[in-house]
Amino acid sequence: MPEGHVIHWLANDLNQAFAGQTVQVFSPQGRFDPSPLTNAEQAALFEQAEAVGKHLFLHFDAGIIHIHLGLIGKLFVRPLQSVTGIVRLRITNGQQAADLHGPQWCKLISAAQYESTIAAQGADPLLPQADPQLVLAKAAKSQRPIASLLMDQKLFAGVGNIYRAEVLFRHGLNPMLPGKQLSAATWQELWADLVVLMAAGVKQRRIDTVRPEHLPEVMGRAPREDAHGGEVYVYRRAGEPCLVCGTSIAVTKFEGRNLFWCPTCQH
DNA sequence: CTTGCATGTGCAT
DNA sequence: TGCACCTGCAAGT
Repeated sequence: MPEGHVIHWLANDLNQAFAGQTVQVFSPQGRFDPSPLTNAEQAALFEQAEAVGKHLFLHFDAGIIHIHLGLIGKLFVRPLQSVTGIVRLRITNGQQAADLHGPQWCKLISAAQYESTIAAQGADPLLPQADPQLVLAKAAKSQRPIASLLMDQKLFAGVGNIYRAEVLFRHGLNPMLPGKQLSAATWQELWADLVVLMAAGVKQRRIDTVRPEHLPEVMGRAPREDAHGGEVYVYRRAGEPCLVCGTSIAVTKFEGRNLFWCPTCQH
């Protein structure tokens, strides 16, 4: 579920539901202690939520909660209902509730920790103020494979395994090419495409890399709905025919993750 | 019922 | 490079 687009839409949802309101903050599961933020009634002033890359910050008047969903974490913002499953953190105003399940992290952080976490993030394609030039220049000098560079949160904040695979397919790039083998212009194009794809992901609340900015060769073919709430060219399509050329999509383990690509379209 | 796997990260070896 | 961790879901027994 959670690449950067999810974190950004969750921050939007949280702001829609709670920005500027006094809310109850507690842990039904008991594994998180929000008491430094709250009064005797478990209440706190929720100022705003902020997404940077895959990190989510909840700003309260009395402090900051830092959430990272990790691989399996989930956050639901929805009408208040009885607890279903194991809820690490609940924020509610009596009507809406945010329920956090299975996060990698949910912790209180200081202003200094917040600053250093932000500073460690690369350029986030979903932040309008992002300036990618430094990051792109670094990537364009690197010997590391582009598949590695795109997953590096210190460079491209919020990009995950799906967007990596899809953006490389859309640009016909072999994932193992060293970063320095791409031209500066190609890096700019990759960045621009990530901005388009990820913004579409926030808006549609799903990953769809086939419909936005169609490659001409794909027009007229039925996009495939994948099992993860999106439409994709290569992600998790190992062994299936490439939507463009029909070649069997390849998968390999790279840096501990599954990497999908079309051996014909990407070389 | 059990097992395996996942869109992520950080630590130990 | 491997593995532990957080949880839910699908597939297998």
